[in-house]
Amino acid sequence: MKLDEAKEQFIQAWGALGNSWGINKAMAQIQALLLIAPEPMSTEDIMEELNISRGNANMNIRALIDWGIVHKVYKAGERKDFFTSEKDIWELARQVAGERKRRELDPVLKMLDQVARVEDSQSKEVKEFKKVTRDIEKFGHKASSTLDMFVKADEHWFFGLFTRKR
Amino acid sequence: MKLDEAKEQFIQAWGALGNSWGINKAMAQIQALLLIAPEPMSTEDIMEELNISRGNANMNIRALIDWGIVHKVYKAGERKDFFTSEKDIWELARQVAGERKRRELDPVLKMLDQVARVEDSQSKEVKEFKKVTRDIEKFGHKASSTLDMFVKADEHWFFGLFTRKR
DNA sequence: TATAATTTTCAAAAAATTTTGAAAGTTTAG
DNA sequence: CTAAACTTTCAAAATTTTTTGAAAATTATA
Repeated sequence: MKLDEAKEQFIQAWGALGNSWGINKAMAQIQALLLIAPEPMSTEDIMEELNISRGNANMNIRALIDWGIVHKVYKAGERKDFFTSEKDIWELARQVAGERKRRELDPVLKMLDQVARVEDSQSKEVKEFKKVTRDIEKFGHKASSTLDMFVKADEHWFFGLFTRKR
Repeated sequence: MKLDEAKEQFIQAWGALGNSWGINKAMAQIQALLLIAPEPMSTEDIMEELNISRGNANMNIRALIDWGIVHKVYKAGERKDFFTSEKDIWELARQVAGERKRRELDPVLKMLDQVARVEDSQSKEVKEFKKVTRDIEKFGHKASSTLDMFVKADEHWFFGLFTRKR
């Protein structure tokens, strides 16, 4: 297999994966491209490789920077901005996990705390509602602290947990 | 807070959450609704509560059944189909984790195996490509077996891992 | 078997999301 | 300061996804 073909396949698949995780295709593809690029790339390089417009490239690069997984790089003697991706996959996973927790799990926990204030009643409806939301809240808190651990932990220790004999 | 208001908030939030995980709003909302419903609901009940069309309700109910988190229930003396959601949050999480692994992680691992066959070369490009894809593959395999464990494990044991003193 | 109830399908419409590209804004070099 | 290089913005266009609703298919009842 030729490099170009392999690259193409990798970038395509990464885009599709992003898609099923609520991340837009261009954003995922830019990240994939930067991941396998041995040198930082400029916006123009990215536009060309992925055949996307300047606006699109610019917006999604910024989103990736927002996520903390792509960084601006200063290149001596160059006026343009260059970008690289975080290359350490473990670090990448931690960053993404931390951001998603903050953006998604935390708000849900807040919502659950809110709806816990539903007025008490003997009705089956209220009882079931309270039961389920309380269960989700409990689960959510456990997931939250597990994620905090994941985000702070070291890869070896973390995955070690699951392979250790017991 | 009144039940209706709390329900509304819960269903809304669940829909939004689904959205950022690549699950369409109606699907997530139907699941939310069934989750807090004390009794199985018919397609019509669901259509009415969520203000969605019959086709929409039908398709998304089937998708949820496909995911293994909603079940058809037979109700004596009734001709219609009724549906319930899996109510055990841990079980729900396991089911979803297992499905997503199968649908998303496994294909990515297959793709990585494919692109590993890129022809060797001394070029920086090929070296970086191989390095990154190999790293992702390694990480992916660890994640895969961790997920297998999660899917088979018991809640208490699993979360216990993270709170135990060490 | 005929018919009424219910579910499924799917083309078309609506809605949501993504992308474009050109104009406006900003920064840097001379 | 001026002009060129570069980045950002955002309304409009394109694309993708979701939803609708009515017809077709299926299933159960009498």
